[in-house]
Amino acid sequence: MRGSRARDARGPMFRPVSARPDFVAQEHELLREWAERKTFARLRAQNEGHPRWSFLDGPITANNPMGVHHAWGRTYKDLYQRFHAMLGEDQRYQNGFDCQGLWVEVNVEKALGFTSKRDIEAYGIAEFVRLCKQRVLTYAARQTEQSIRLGYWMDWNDPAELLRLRDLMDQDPGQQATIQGAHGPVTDTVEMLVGRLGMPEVGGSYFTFSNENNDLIWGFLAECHRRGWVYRGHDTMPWCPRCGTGLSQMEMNEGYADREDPGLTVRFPLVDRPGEALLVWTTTPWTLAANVAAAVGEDLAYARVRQGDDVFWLAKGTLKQALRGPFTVLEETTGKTLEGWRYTGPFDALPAVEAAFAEAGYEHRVVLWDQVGEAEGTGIVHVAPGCGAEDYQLGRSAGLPIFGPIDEDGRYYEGFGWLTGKEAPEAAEDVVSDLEQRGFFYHLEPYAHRYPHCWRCSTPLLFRLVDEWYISMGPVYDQPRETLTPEQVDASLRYQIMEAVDRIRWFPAFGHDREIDWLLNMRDWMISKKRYYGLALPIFDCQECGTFDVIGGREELRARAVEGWDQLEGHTPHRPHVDAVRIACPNCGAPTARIADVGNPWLDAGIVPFSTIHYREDPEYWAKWFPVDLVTESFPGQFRNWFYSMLAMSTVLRREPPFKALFGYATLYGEDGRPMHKSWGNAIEFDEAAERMGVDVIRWMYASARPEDNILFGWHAADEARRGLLVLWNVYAFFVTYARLAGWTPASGAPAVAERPPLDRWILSRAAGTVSAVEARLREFDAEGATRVLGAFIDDLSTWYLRLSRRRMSRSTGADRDAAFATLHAALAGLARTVAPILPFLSESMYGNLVAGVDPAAPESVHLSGWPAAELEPLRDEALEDAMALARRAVDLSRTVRGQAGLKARQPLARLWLALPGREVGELDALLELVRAEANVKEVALIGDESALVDRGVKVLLPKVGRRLGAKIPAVMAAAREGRFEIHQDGAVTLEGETLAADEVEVQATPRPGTAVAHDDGLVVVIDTTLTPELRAEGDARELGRAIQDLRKEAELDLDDRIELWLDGVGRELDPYLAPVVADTLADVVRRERPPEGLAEAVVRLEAGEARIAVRRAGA
RNA sequence: GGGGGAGUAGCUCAAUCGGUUAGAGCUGCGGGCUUAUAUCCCGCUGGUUCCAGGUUCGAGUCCUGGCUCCCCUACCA
Repeated sequence: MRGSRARDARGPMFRPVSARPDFVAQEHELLREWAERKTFARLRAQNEGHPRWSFLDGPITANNPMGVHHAWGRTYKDLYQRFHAMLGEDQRYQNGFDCQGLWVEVNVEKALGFTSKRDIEAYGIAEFVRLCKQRVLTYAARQTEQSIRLGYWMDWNDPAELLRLRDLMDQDPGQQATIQGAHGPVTDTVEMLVGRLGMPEVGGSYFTFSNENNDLIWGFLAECHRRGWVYRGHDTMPWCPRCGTGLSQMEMNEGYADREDPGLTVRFPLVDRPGEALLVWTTTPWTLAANVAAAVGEDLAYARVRQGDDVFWLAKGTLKQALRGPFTVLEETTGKTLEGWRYTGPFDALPAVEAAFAEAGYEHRVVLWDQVGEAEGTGIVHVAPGCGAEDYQLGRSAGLPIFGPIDEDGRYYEGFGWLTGKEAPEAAEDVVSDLEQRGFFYHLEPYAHRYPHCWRCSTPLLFRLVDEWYISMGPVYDQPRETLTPEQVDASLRYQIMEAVDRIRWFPAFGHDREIDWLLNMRDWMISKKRYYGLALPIFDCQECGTFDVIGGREELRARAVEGWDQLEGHTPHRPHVDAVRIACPNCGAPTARIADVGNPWLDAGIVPFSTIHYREDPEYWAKWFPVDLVTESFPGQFRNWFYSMLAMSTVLRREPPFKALFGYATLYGEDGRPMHKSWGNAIEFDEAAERMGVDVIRWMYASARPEDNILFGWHAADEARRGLLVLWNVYAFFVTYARLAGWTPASGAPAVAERPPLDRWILSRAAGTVSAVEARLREFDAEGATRVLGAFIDDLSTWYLRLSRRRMSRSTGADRDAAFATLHAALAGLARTVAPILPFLSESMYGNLVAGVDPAAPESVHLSGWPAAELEPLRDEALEDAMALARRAVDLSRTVRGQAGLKARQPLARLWLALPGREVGELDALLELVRAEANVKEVALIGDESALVDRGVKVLLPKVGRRLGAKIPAVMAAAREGRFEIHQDGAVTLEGETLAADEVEVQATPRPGTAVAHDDGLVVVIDTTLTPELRAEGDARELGRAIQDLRKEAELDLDDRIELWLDGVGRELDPYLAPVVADTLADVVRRERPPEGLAEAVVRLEAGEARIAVRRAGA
C-alpha cells in the first residue's frame, strides 16, 4: 500500500514491488492520488510567474468519443507540456474543443432521423442549434474523461458540470444557473454560461462556439472587408445536395472516390446543315437541360463522317473511340470552321431554357475553347455554364446565357417541364430514354472515373450555380518569390502569409514547403455555408441597393441595430436569434438583414490564437503568450485547414506568425496497415486500449514512433512496448527487493561517487548523459529520439550494470554493497525523472517509492521534482563511457570466440589475449579486471597487433585512392584480400607494385585461421582453448552452482532462505572450488550422500560425469 | 490530368562523395546465459537492391526508358 511506509530505526524503507506489475491498476490508483493531492494544481502554482512556455491546443471536434488516433497527438501535447513544466516554465494548459459546423449537424440530423434541410427547418432552427450544442457538451465531457485517463494534464472542466449544463439547457436554456468559475461562482442564463466557457472568469477548456470566439471572427471578417477582400462570388460550385451546402476548396480533397457514371453521346442537329449533327459526350446527362453551347478546339482537326443515313461532326482523333459501327469520312477541317454554327439543343422546348435564351437573344451555337481535347469523348464539349466551374468561366467570357437547373436539394427548378422536382443525378436514366425517343441519342456506356463526393456524407457532388462569400487571397505572381517587391507583397495576402510561414520552424521540415505550395495554389477562401449551426457570418446585404457591410463585433451590431436586437439580447450569436437583427444600409439606409449563411468551421479554429488568449479583453496577457511556442496536430489535411486558417487570420490581424514551431505527425492505421474500421476488425477503441494496454504503454508507443511515418497501432505493438518497459520495471523491482533485504536506504549512506568502482561511475555518467541527451531531443520536439536514448540507457542499466553488479547487492556487504545500492538508486531516480514526461505513471510510481517515500524533504511527485540535468551533470565522464564501450565489445567478442571453440561461458579459461585499438583507454586496469571476470578467464593479457597471435590485414581506403588507381583497383584489392603486401616502416604499404601512403590504408589485426580469434574495429580477442583438469573441475563447480540455484527457484524458496544441500556423485577434485558455491547458494549443511526421498532434486551433467543434487529449506 | 517522393531480407528500415563482402531491428530456427526479467547474448536461415538498358576500374547510389506504390494538387466534357 502506498502511504503505509515501513519504518524502522533507520527511517522509512521502500515498499515492496511486484515483479509482475499491474500497470493499469497502478494508473488508476495514481489518478486518484493526483486528484486527492491536487498535484497538477501544485505544479502550476510552483511554476507561476516563471518564464513562459506557450502551447496552443488545436481543438478536437467534440462530436464523438476520443479515438486512439487522438491519443497519439495528445501524448505529444502532454509530454512536451510536462517536459517544459519540469524545466520550471509557466504554462496555460488550455484544451480546446471544436464545436461548430457540419460535423455536429450531420450527427444530430442522424439522431433525429432527418434526411434534408427541410426537416431541420420544420423542426425549428433554435431547437436544432440547441441540440447541436448539447451534443458538443456531451462529447466534451466524454473526451475530458478520456484525456484525464491518458494522463493528460490540462485545466479540465469537471465533466459532470458540463453534463449538468447540457441537461439544464435541455430543460430551458433561459434559466439562471451558477457554476464554479476560476475565481468564484459565475451566474448567468444557461445559454450564456455555455457561451462563456473557457473565458478567464470561467476557466477550463475553450469551446469554439463561445461568444468570444464568434465575436473575434466577426472582427477578423470586418478587417478583411475594411481592406476590400470580402466579396460575393456568383459561381458554379461543388455542392452537396444532401447537406444543401457548397463545399470549399479545402473540403473537396477529402472526398474523391471512384465512381461509375453514364458516358452518354448525344447528337445536336445543326440548324443550317440539314441532316448533319454534332456528336457530344457527357458523363452528367442531367446537365443537358442546361446546355447552352458546344465547344470545339480552334486548331483541332474535325471530321464529317457518314454512318448509314446520318452525318456527324466530331474530332478526327476521337473517331475510333466515339463512333460505333462502320463509318466513312467525308470531309476534314479545323474547329475554326465550325465556330458559330447553330444547332438544336436537346431541351430547347423547356420554358426555363426558352426564357433564358430569349432574354439573352441567343441561340445554341458552337464556340471555340482552348481546353477542348481529344483524350475522351468526341472533341466537342457540351457546355452548361450553370453546371460546371469551367463552363461558367467560358460562359462569362463568351457572353453566353447562364442558368442553373437545380435547387439546393439537387432537384430541377420550376420551368424544366417533366424534369421539375426530379433529383438531378437520378434523372439520368429518364433523360436518356427521353433523348432516345426524341432522336437525340447516339450511344451510352458506363464510364468509370474519380469523382468528388461530400467528405461528410459521401453523396456525389453536383455543380450548382450559387452565391457564395469569399476572402480574396490576392494575385499569384508569375515570378520567383524573392524577386517580389514590397508593394507586390502588400497587395497579395497569400504572399504575406508566406512570409509568416518562413518565420516558423516546421517539424518535419517538409511542412514549410507544403504550406507554401498550398498558398501558391489555393484559390480564394470560400467562407460561407448554407447551413444552420455555426458562426453567423456578420455580412449584412442590402436588398435595396446591393451594398453589403460586415459587422466587426456584437457591440458594433448592438450600436447599429435598427430592429430585432431584442431578439438577440440574452442569446449567443447563433441562428436564428441573430437573424432577426436589422441594420441600416450604410449606402441607402434601408433596413438590412444578415445573409442566412453560416461560416466555414476553419474560421472557428483559426481564430483561437486570439480568442482563447484574450486578444481583445486583456491585450497585455495576450502579448505575453503570443506567438505561441508550439502547435502540434496530425498533418494530413491541416496544411490547408487549421494551419492555414491560423496563419491567414494572424497575418490579417497582426501580419506575424501565430506560432513559432509546428510539430506535425502522420496518420494512425490498424496493425494490418489499413485504416481502422470497425467492420474490418482492426479498430481499437481508446477506452479498451487504455484498460488493456495501459496508457503508459500507449504513450511509449506513440512517443517512440517516427512522427513523419504512419503508425500501425495494435495489440502486438503494445506487447512489444510493454516488454521494453518491463525491463525497466524489473531493474527497479530488483533494486527494491535487495535494498529491503539489506535494509539499505539513502539514509544508510554510501562512499562518495569518486570512491566508487568504475562500473558505478560509468552508469552514473550514462545517467547524466541520458538526461542531457533527452533534454536536447525534447527541446527539438524529437520524442522519438528521446525514447531511443532512454531505451539505450535502460538496456545498459539492465544488461550491463545490473548484471555485473547483482552480486554486490545480493551477496556483498559494507561499503562495496552500499556503493552499488546508492549508484543504482541514483540511476533509477534520475531515470524516473527523465522519463516522467513520457511515462507519467510508471515514473511516478518509481519515484514515489525510491525518493518521495523515503525522503520527507523531497518533492512528493516526480512531476514536481524538476528536470534533473543540472544535478546529474557533474557525474559525466565521457572518457570512461568510451572505455566501457570497448570493454563490453571485448566481452561480446569473447563469447563469439567461445561459441566458435565450443566452450561454455561457465567454463573458466586460463587466458584471454586482447589487442586494443590504438587510442588511449582510461582506467585500463579496472576495465581489464571487469573483462576478465565477465569473460570468465583467469588472466587477461594485452598484446599489440603485431603479435604472433594474429595476422595483419590491410584495408585499402578506396574513397581516398580509387580515383588515382583506376583500373588497377581489382588487382590491388585482390592482393589486400590475399595478404600479398609489404608494410613499410613509415606505415606505407605496397601491394601489386603500388605503394599507398599510411593514410591511404588501414592496417588491422585479422584472425589467423585455426585460432580462436574475433575482432571488431581494431579490437582483437584471442582465447586459450586449453582446458586443464583444474579448469574443468572449476567449471563443474560452477555448473553445480547454477543447478542448485535452479533447484532453489524450482522449490520456490525465498531469496534469503538458508538450505541443506545434498551432493551425490560429486568428485573430490571439485572440493577446492566448492566454497563459493556453498556460500552463494546459502547452504548451511552439505551432505555428500544420496538425498532422501521427497526433496527437490535434479541430475546435473558434469564434465566428470552425472551428479545428483537436492535441497531442503534449512530447519524444515 | 499536373507536381513531388519512394521501390533494398517475410515485415519495418539503414547503407557517407559511386568504393568492391548491401547492414540493423522484428519474425523464424538452433544454441547459450540467468534465483531481477516476460529480458538478454551468440549463431544460422533469409537478397535478381522493381524491370530493361547505359556511364564507370567499380552502380543500391548517377543517366535513359518502363512498371508499381505513396504524398500533394485537380470538377476538362
